[in-house]
Amino acid sequence: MIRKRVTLKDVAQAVGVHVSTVSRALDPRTRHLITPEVADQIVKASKQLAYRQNAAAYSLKTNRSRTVGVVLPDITNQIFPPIIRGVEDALAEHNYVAILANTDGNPKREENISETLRTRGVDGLVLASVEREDEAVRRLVSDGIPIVTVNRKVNDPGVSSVVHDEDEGVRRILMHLVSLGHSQIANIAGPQELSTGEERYRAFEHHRSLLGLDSDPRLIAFAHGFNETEGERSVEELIAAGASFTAIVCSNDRLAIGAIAALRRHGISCPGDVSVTGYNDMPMVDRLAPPLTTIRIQQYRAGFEAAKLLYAMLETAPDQRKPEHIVLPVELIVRGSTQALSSPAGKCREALNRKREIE
Amino acid sequence: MIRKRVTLKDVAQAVGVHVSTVSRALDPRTRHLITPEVADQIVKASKQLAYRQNAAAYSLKTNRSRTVGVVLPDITNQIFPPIIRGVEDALAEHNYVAILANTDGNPKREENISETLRTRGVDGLVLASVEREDEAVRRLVSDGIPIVTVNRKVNDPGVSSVVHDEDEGVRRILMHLVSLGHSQIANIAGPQELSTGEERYRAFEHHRSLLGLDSDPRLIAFAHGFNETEGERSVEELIAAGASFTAIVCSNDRLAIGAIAALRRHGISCPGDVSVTGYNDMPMVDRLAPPLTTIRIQQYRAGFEAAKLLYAMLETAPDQRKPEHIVLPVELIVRGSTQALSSPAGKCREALNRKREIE
DNA sequence: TTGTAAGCGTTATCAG
DNA sequence: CTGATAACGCTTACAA
Repeated sequence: MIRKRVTLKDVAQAVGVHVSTVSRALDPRTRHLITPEVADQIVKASKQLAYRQNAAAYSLKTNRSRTVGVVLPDITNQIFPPIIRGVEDALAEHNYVAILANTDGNPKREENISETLRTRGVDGLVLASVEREDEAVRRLVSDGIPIVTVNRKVNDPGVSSVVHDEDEGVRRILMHLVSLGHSQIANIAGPQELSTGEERYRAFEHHRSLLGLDSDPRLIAFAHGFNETEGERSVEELIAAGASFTAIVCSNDRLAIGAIAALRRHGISCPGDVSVTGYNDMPMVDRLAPPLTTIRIQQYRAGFEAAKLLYAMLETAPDQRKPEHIVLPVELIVRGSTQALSSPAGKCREALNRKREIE
Repeated sequence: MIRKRVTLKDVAQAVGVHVSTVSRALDPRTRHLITPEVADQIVKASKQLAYRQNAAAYSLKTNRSRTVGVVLPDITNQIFPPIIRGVEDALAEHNYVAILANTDGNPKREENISETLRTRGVDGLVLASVEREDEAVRRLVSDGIPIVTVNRKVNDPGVSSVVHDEDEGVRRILMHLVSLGHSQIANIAGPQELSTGEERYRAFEHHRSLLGLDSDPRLIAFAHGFNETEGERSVEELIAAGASFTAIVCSNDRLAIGAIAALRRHGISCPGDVSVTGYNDMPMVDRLAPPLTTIRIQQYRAGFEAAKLLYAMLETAPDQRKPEHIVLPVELIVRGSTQALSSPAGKCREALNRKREIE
């Protein structure tokens, strides 16, 4: 038998006061209006009756749902769960909950999603799926919905964001490779519509020239997605281009995994012949063969900070909200996929060329 | 400028009818009560004004939130995201959304979670975090909340579930190992409070005796969690016990990964000296060294079916709800972590090749 | 076929 | 400090 939920009215009746008194006594922000003894009685009674506020009624009245939407490309992609976890943990502190939605990068799905979330009356949005120029975000912003992007950002600085220090990450990777004696370094860049792809590529170019490394357009391949297949394809492109290299900097781990597989198929070993680096430090990449040298980013913290930022916005009057941008530090994780260039730098190049002739 | 949301009243005014007419025209189930032309007009106007139902008002009135809670141990654990995805996709078809909550296996957190979900007025629950004897579930059931467990189940058959065919999975693994010539097969069993751990263990014992394999208690180790560390510890236990074995059946992939690492530390190679099998076919286990032989389970589908089941319950009057139990088929994935027992003869190897072709 | 009106459980305004 | 009352937007008997 499903007992009807207890309401303010029930508590009021039990204590012998009016509903509105109960409402005030139970809200920390208005409790001071009530005589302490009465308030205590009310609190006690509400506990005893197991009173729980009706979220729908609260929402209807206050026009706040204490719900935020979290939109991401695909929860199945390993880098997102920690973000979500961070978001939820931060929200939980304020009695907010999250509704998830996956876009799959599909615009039609994205349309549905905003529709659903709007109907649900989410108070704000955490977006992990944005492109640098994002029409959907523009619409949402112009509708006045509080937004924070996480992991990525849009070009418009008016939209708050929490991202990782891409420039520093790429710089550390290049420093690491250079310290191992590498100078012919290729780059598999990520999709340039995404801020991560673009910023990592830009950082690569920047620090490469700062370090005085070979600059050859044949050493750059652009992946059209952050996945293994594109990593493989990009290596093919690099090899076909014909410039020799002893290391490849990949814009994320999955590209690196694909790259290593493709190299192997060509009889080129990693790290023996070519060092390869990833980015993100996904789960399990420490157990691959070879374990991946990569940049560790703080996904959980990014999610947490993003939610904190969003909550702060929600607590601020719409007309005095200011965008904020947080950049989280990153860490270089050196593992087995990078190794020192075996003494004379030309030796490896020869090995590579030999391999190529054999095919 | 945040424009106030369009309500039924606005649409009614635009068309020149009463709110209730609009309400009826917009609900497929009552549309037939309205003159087609009027209905069309209303639909058109509502589209044009971008009317969206106020979820809070709907909930308050109908006492249905079109929201379900999804409770799991930790979204960061790789086997859960596909489940969630399945749940959300199935729910989306009916305009339901999911609220996620992570227990971390922590009872205090679990308490908070039920509290939050109850307050939110979820219509039902998908539970991926249950133990075989679960106090929390009992409470929820006795409160009359519709529940479906996924991936795991509780002992009480009154609670609906969607699980994988553990018995068949273990059977296939054992058949596979036997066909490779193994007869001394150890087992790293999972936590016995969880249905997965218990069923896989039971299946192992059952099929082992059916196949006439060595039965030695020293060939069994119980892990206290489904993780790599416990896999390592269990191998130590197995080795310390002193019975010799040529294969280890692990209750899931993470245990297997830990087991292989521990074996390696002892100078025992996999699959050269000992074959190891996993369970679940987590992402990336095909790229480990060695790639893991394992059982593939249908996590997405499990989530999808669980949500379908739950939705069906929600559409059924409380007094005529019947528990349902779905068991999904599994698949053996043979990779590099298992190999034919080399010692006696090449005979064994031939058998293996035949077998591989068959599968 | 459509309109009327009540009421879901809260919060907020205004008296007292 | 507390009570009465209205209103949030919607669904749904019931009336017309």
